[in-house]
Amino acid sequence: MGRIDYQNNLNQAQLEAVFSPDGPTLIIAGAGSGKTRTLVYRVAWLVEKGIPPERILLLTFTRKASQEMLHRVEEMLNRSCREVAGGTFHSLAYKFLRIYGSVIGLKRPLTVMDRKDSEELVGKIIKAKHWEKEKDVPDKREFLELLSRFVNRGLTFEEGLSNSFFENGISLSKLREVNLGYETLKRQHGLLDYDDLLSHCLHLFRQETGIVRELSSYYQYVLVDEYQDTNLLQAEIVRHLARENIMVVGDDSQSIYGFRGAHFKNILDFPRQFPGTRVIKLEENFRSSQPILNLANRMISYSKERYSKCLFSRFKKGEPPCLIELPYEESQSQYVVRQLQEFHGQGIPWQEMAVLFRAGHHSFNLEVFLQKEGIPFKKYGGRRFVEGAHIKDLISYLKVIHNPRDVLAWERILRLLEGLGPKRAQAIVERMTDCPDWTSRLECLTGYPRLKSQLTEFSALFQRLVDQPFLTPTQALEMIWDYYKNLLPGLYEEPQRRQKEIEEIIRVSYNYTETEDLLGDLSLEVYEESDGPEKDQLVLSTVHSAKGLEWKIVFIIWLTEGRFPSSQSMMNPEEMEEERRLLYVAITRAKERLFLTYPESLSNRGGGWQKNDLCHFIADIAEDLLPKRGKPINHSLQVPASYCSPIPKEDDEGFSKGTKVFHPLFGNGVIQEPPRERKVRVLFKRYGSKVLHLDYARLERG
DNA sequence: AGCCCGTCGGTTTTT
DNA sequence: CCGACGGGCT
Repeated sequence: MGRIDYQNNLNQAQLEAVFSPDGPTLIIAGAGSGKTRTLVYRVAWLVEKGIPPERILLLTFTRKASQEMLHRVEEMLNRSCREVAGGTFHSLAYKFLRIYGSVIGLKRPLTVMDRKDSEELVGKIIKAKHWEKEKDVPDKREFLELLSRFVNRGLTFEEGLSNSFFENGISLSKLREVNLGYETLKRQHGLLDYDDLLSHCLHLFRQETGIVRELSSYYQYVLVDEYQDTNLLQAEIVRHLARENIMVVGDDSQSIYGFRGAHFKNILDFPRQFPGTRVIKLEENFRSSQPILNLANRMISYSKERYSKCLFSRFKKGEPPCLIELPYEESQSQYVVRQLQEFHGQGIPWQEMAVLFRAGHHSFNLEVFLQKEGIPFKKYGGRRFVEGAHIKDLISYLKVIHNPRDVLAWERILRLLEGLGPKRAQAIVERMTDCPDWTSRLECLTGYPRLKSQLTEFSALFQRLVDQPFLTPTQALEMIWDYYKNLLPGLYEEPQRRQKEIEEIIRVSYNYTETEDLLGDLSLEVYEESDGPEKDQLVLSTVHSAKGLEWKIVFIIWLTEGRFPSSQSMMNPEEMEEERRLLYVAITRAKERLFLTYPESLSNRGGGWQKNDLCHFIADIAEDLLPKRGKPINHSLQVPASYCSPIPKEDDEGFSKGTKVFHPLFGNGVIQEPPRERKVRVLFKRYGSKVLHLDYARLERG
């Protein structure tokens, strides 16, 4: 065999994985242990062995990840492997549903809704029932969260309901009605939410054993990356698709998608579901220096349910990570910027450095500072650009052509016409549902005097789009853009930025011949503005989006109780454990230098200041691993007069037992015990009982 | 009644 | 930075 030098590029454990004989294999791969490398060589080896690439299925977390892997395989083999089947569970499920969906009663065309679309749909149901203000009905976000929890744990709605506790008098019957409405609307209009992709695919597999047999004999090898983040549904999909040649790779310490039904126990259950599983552990870390790993190991060792594993590094020496306390958010931003500039001055490219944080909005302040200093950066996580209002507008025209039953898309584009708001748009769409053709659909728009002048252009657009039966997605988008560009400036701010993004979408569309493929990928794959190829940019990222990536120098900001770990997790020990793993993921992204920062004070909405506590995962760690550096050298931030630290309150006035209060982090609560030594006990609706210091925690009467 | 526009408040994490 | 909300307008 081989043009490929396996022996010199892989260590013993990796070789064992790559050459693993047929049959189920579980690879427990610690952070930075070369798991991607191992998968790449495995695929290369399979292809070299003569397996047709299209019969290898590679399930990854993002399509980007799978494309990167395949690119490396291609370089090694010097041949194209583009035919390797791959992508995410959701995109694969969508593909199967498009082919076989009719078997389980799904009528094509099918449209995938993003989170916002789903919310809008649920919102319509709640509004139609006039339940917006009802106390016993959860709002659309809460409802969808609940539903998603059920689905991703493999429960029916009823099973989910009976397994949940509802404290504050939620009406189960109303909940059922909302769910019924949601299901009905989705079915009527050919709409699927993210969870439907998985659950319907599973439904198909359970029911149609013939199809499963066909598929599973087609895919000779199935490989799954990041297996610790799959949930029960995804695991079952894998079980249907894979005969025995299945290899899954994962790390229980990096399981960070519990909110999506993933549980790190799934990975430990794998050997039970596939008897005869070979287990291979990759523990040698090729990424980080030993001091950074020491911190990661120590931090995760406090984990309650740990699957024993201890990373050791090839690189014994290195700078220890540092912890830096700063007075305010602004000083934190300034500190990070200064350090970045310093390293960049030493010749480190921007793209070798990253700033990580728990939630998308935690970097807003830093972004302002970076902009001011002219440091180029690219942000991952947080709002995606396909979610921008202008992109959604543009895509909605395409959606309507593709699926005229798509009420959401129809209403969206109708609302762009002057004189049409939610009410009239909905009425028009309702009349349109029974229309057999485009002429009659457009006729539903007559009878609104204010539309007169706009209608000619609007109708003309659809005439053009519909008349030519074989438009490519790009041609269609260009016609739409030709129409929409007249509206854009009047709709939103920064039209020139939005125009650039629209042009980006049109560029993306060149790669597609089928509208359905384009629409599917736009909602199922991560697209980012590619502002110029290979640009040297600093990376800002949520920890979730940083998974699998690495940088020479990493900053983790906002390490305060309430931000990281998130205050949302404080009530639930399991979620708190996940926050710890999340921090573990963040720390193990760093190769050479790691900086942990947090601002000591946080402004709150009363205009005062509140003291932040250091993230307790870090506070628990001994100083020899983590020298705490004092205030940063030479920080010359101009501090406004109001920055003078905590303003003591004059008295305990108003905070007697039973008083309703508001806290910027914990929300609404009630005083349980009146203040003693300036400390007060408060029972919060969402976070339970907490003791707060009146001088720091700016409680307000609520 | 329904639409438009300005203001204010509040944000986990992802497919 | 988006979405909910309220006041004035058609």
